Amino acid sequence: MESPGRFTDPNSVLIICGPTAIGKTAVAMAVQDALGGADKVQLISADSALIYRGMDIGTAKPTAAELRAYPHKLVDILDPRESYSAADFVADSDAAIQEALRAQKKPVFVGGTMMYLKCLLEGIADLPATDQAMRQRLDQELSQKGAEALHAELMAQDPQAAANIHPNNHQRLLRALAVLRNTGGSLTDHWRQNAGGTLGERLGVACQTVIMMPKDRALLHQRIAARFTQMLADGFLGEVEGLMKRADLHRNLPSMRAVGYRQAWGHLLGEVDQQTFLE
RNA sequence: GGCCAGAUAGCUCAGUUGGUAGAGCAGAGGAUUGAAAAUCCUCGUGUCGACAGUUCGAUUCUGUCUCUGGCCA
Repeated sequence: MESPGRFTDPNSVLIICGPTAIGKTAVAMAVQDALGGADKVQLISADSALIYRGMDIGTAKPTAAELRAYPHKLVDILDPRESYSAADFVADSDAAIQEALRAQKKPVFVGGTMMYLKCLLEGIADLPATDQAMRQRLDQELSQKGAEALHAELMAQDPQAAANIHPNNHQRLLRALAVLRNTGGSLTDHWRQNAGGTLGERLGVACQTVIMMPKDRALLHQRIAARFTQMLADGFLGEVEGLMKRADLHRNLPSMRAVGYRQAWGHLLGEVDQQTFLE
């Protein structure tokens, strides 16, 4: 990396992103040190799994000691039973950036959830949040009428969105229909009328992005495998067992669908044998 | 040494009552506006273990062999 000098503009945000296990956390900690420590830098996590409390081992969350020395915003902010979204991330990030700038700290994002970062930079439309009751009703309709019927309904009212959503993509199909029914307006119209605005437009700050890329993909895969072995040694399965025992958690929650957790859940139920799980 | 079961895609397997084969996973490419490490779409020629026999035709039936697993000595 070049000298940190070029990253010292006080009114701009730094983003460090890249694939799993490439060493983002280490770089973030080095950046905090290089820029003057925790008084000058505010680290902000951009990771959809690190937000959950009690999901530490499988998410490769920085250790408690690391988090004390290098405090991160947006880590351990939700219980696994709760849902989070790209829009929540943008709102929380905007608040964190403003708070950091007021305290004369440089906001530094670290994380691999690219959609979060994309929405942070480019903005996300102002739309109603997911309505769980509506979502359940649509789920029922889906199993009764089938995806083709619902897709036809969407096609009739929001042809542009329908053209972009394959009938098999239930997740996005139901979201588009939910917005339609809750607001009476189409997703497409909302995007046009309530575009969120870019980071610069919202907060008036500039942004620099560091994308970490592996020199050698095979090496990265080795690192991922080594990291997974370490997770098992650290008690990953025990962590998942503890989560499974909680009556208010189930395997279809967004938190439990995170990589590793979903597979571990299946394995612990005996659906997936040892070998398959390890792969 | 004897008996039994296997040998098919990178992996786990299905299948062909004989007409040269297809699923899941992995991999590659693509889409993506409140679940994003998510969700979805597209992509499969592989001496069907080897050699012989039967047959118009064998991956499929028969025989021998090789290897793997199990049981019996």
